Amino acid sequence: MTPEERIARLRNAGLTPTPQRLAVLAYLDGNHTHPTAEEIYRAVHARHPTIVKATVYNTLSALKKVGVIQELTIAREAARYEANVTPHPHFMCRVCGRIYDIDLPCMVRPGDEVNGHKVEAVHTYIYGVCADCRRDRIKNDNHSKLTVPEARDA
Amino acid sequence: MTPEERIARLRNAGLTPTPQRLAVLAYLDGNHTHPTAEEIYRAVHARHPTIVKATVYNTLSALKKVGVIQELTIAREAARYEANVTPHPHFMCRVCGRIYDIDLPCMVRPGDEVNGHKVEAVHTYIYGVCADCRRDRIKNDNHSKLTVPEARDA
DNA sequence: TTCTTGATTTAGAACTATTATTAAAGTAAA
DNA sequence: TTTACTTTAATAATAGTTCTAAATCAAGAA
Repeated sequence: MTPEERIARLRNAGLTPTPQRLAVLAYLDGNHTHPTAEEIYRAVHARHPTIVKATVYNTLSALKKVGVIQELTIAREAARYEANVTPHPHFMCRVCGRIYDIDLPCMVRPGDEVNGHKVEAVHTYIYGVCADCRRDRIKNDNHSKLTVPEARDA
Repeated sequence: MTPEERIARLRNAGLTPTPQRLAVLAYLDGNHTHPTAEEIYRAVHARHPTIVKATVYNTLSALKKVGVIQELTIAREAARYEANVTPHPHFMCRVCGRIYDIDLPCMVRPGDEVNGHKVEAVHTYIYGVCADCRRDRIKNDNHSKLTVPEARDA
């Protein structure tokens, strides 16, 4: 997405395209690491040294409100963000902590109705051990007694 | 579940059945309100005036670790708990904040594999407006200009 | 342009949920 | 009944996030 397109998107959403908001949006754009507010702050701060954490929080909540980004509550420690707003499940590895997008359809979709309740958003969080970490585990078992990183509670 | 059954369950799980743990478990038993640690603390404290919040947190994490209760991260403000550990979706109303159990099968189950990742737990959180609040809204629209409680961000 | 008004950012304090620390008390086995 | 271990209480500390107030900025009106 070009800077011009980003400006247009914010304008369309009724948000003034400030450098801070554009920087946050640019950082999330095409980023698949599902960063926390802290990580976004560090990255944006490197280029915009005057930006402050509260602005990042303000920006994230503004972008979320207009539907430009999505907030994940997959882990209790911190919220995570992504620019991909199409509903899709997420997988979190309890060994390495990485979060993966899962390419599977959700059984319920916004607009649907379940038990008489109107559905507006669906978040599916899957927890377990990712392919990488499973491979590493087997390797370590075969070749050495290297300790595997402490498992985190799901 | 009788007190004796609860004692047996904790013993089986390798936890000494202390009054504090039994009180927390008894409170969650058959409770469908998905209370927060704070709410659990208040309820248990009424009967066990010496109990302290840290003990409630310790107890909840112990019970969670042995699989007797389940922790929901459906809302960013606070974790919520329930004694029903069978995997099932949850619905949270953004008007009243209530959380409902949804009687629908999950598409992925513990033990399955998705994209090469090993699944250990699946949490599905559905956000929207619950049946009660939809009804109230219509009623208010028809009869008066009463304000509806402020919508909370999903 | 300059003025005005509201939106936005900054700076830092404050708050909330949670975890860590340590000492006291309780429990269970030898 | 000593010993080792577990659990609780009391409190301090931390992390993530929100709030407040002042400064700055953006955009339209005069």
